[in-house]
Amino acid sequence: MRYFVAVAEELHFGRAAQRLGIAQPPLSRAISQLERRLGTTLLERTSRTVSLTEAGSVLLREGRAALEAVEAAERRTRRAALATTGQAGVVLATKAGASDELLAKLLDAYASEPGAVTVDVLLCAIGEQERLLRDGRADVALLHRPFDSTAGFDTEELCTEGQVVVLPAGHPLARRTHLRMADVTELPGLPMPRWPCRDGTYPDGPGPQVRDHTQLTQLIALGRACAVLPESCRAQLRDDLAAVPVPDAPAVTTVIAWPPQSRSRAVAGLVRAATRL
Amino acid sequence: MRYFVAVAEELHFGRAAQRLGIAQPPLSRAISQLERRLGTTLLERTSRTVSLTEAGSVLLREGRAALEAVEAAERRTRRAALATTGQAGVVLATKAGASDELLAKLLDAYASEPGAVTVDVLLCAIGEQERLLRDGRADVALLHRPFDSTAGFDTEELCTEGQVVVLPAGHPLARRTHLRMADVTELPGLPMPRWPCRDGTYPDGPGPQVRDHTQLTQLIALGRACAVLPESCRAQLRDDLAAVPVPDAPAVTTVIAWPPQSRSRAVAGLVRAATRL
DNA sequence: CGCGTCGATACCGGCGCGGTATCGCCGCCC
DNA sequence: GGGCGGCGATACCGCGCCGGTATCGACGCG
Repeated sequence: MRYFVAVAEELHFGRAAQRLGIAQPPLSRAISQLERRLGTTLLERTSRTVSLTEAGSVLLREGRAALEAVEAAERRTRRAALATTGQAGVVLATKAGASDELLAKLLDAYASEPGAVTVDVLLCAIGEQERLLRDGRADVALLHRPFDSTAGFDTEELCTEGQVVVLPAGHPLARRTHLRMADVTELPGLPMPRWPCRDGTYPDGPGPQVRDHTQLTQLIALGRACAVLPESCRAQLRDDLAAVPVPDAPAVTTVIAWPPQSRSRAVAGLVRAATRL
Repeated sequence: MRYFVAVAEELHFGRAAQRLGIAQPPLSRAISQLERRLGTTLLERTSRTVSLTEAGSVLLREGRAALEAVEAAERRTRRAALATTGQAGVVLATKAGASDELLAKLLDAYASEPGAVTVDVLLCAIGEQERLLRDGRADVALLHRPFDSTAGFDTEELCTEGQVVVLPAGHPLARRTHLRMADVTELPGLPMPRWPCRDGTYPDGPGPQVRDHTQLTQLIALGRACAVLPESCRAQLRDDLAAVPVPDAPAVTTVIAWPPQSRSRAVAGLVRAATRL
């Protein structure tokens, strides 16, 4: 399975073999065996190019999920072992620089519960939380719909908030009481930045590429970009930035999410504390 | 992993080995290897009894999920291969005898979409749909909250309905305009039946054991039980049965559910058709 | 106290995985 | 157009791991 995913991602037997740390011939054979076992061709190969069949792309998607599931199983077991010896607590993943006060309140509320264990907070780059949660490096995460996908997790809604546009403090529009999306998407000289896609590449477009909130606020302060963000970001706004409400931007819901199988005592406690906020 | 799950379920190396079709010594060795690889003891064994450690029960839960994920990957790939040759469509799982009219409308609506493929409907026993969906035998399912767990699936709500109590037509309470839960939970001679748990065993209690709606309606008609069911069951009620609304019973929501990774064209089409109903 | 049960250990054989060597195909470039 | 180079497939070999049988050690029970 690991072999197939590697080949399907590289679309090149040689490179895939290298990545897997094996030689190319065993890899060819393994793929043929897999194809024979499933009774289908998964890869269409000419001697110059390799491409996925329909069945192959299904297996790529499902196989990735399966691999993540076994990794998660191993990791969570290891951590459960540490937890019994008291050497580890529960890992919470959250976006760096988002939902700060909510997070603080949550940690406070949970810490005051009886039987609370230590919570290791993992600050993530954009879109990283889902993977951490899926592959067992994190036990629970704070996600923001509709930006993050909650597919495959159990979730509980925590709060919903409107969005604001963040501008350099001196910008002419910064004194307005509110703006519409149409006003801010095409600001001359202040393009919206581009966030990385799930595969790490950036979409085409005019804006600068950013990876986290620090980069973003810096760019805005420099007058090179603007951004539409959840209201709660105002609490941590530098004083050279200004925020103006954008009523017609989609509302952002912060949810607490956890993998459906792993409702441990610690995760259940965190969720309970979160819903009581 | 399969080996560990077998031992953890049997709590007996000999029986587990038999179930796996191998001898006992290789099984012992495999488990020890797994424990060494994870750096933890998973099973506490005296020479008379085997029991799970904390880490072991985590691995049992997560390992089952992982095994189901790889089974699902294989099955879905095989079916994707068949689908390209036009030999198979999409499989929809639903509870036998529930949501009949909704199902009919859904199938009609989807069939009239352009590019619709054939839908194989799989009528399931209680609680079976989740497993079918998880292990790849089904692509999409109709579930009923709060009875079925939607953990780990993407869902879309279709409709919510109240519940009614189903009684023999001649029963004194059958003429009432409504009843409360308190009125029907302890009816003399008409106990609520017992449904199987996820592991196939039945909880202790007074009522008869039932596995599907046919058994249930037969028992009610015989005057040996009563049941609280969603309103929509009235449409298919035999005329020797009567239904009385129970306003304080929890509302039942019918949802369409699918595995988060597998948003194929066909599944997406069904979901779209469902939400338009 | 001996017997039966159960998991662990010891040892052996065969299959499968991974390695090297080589072939066949085909696009590219001189 | 022909030689070259890159790439996947095939052939063949050796070793490690898995699964088997035989046996041991622990322990509950009559």
